[in-house]
Amino acid sequence: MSNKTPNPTDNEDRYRRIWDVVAGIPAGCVLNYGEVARLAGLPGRARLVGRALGLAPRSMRLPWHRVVNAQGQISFKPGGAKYRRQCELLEAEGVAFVDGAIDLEAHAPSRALDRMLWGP
DNA sequence: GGGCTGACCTACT
DNA sequence: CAGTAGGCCAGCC
Repeated sequence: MSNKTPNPTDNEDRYRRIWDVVAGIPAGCVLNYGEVARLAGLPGRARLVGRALGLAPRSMRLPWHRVVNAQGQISFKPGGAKYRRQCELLEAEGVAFVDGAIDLEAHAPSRALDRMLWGP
């Protein structure tokens, strides 16, 4: 039997995985949407990550600001309230913006240990 | 029912 | 280096 219409429960399960991955991003680290999707077991569904973050309730306190696009830039409209919000939160965690973009490699979670031992 | 939009990505030209 | 094309999928009109 082929379910053409996925049950809401399945969608919620996918969202839950995405939220879990995002919640697991350490402070001061940054991931892009595609990477989050891949870690959540949903390769090729970066857009779903964006929607999941948008639907995430505030009570969850997800570090949504640690998720940016593949170019290391904030995917919100430049100058917008949310844009500045995310920028503020990231800078508060020690994430540096270079020419309006973040060095994803430098702020990758895998390098968190390196930064902790050797510094930035 | 169909079509457009969107907190996207990769690859190619 | 910038622009285009194809892929992906859920919500909303």
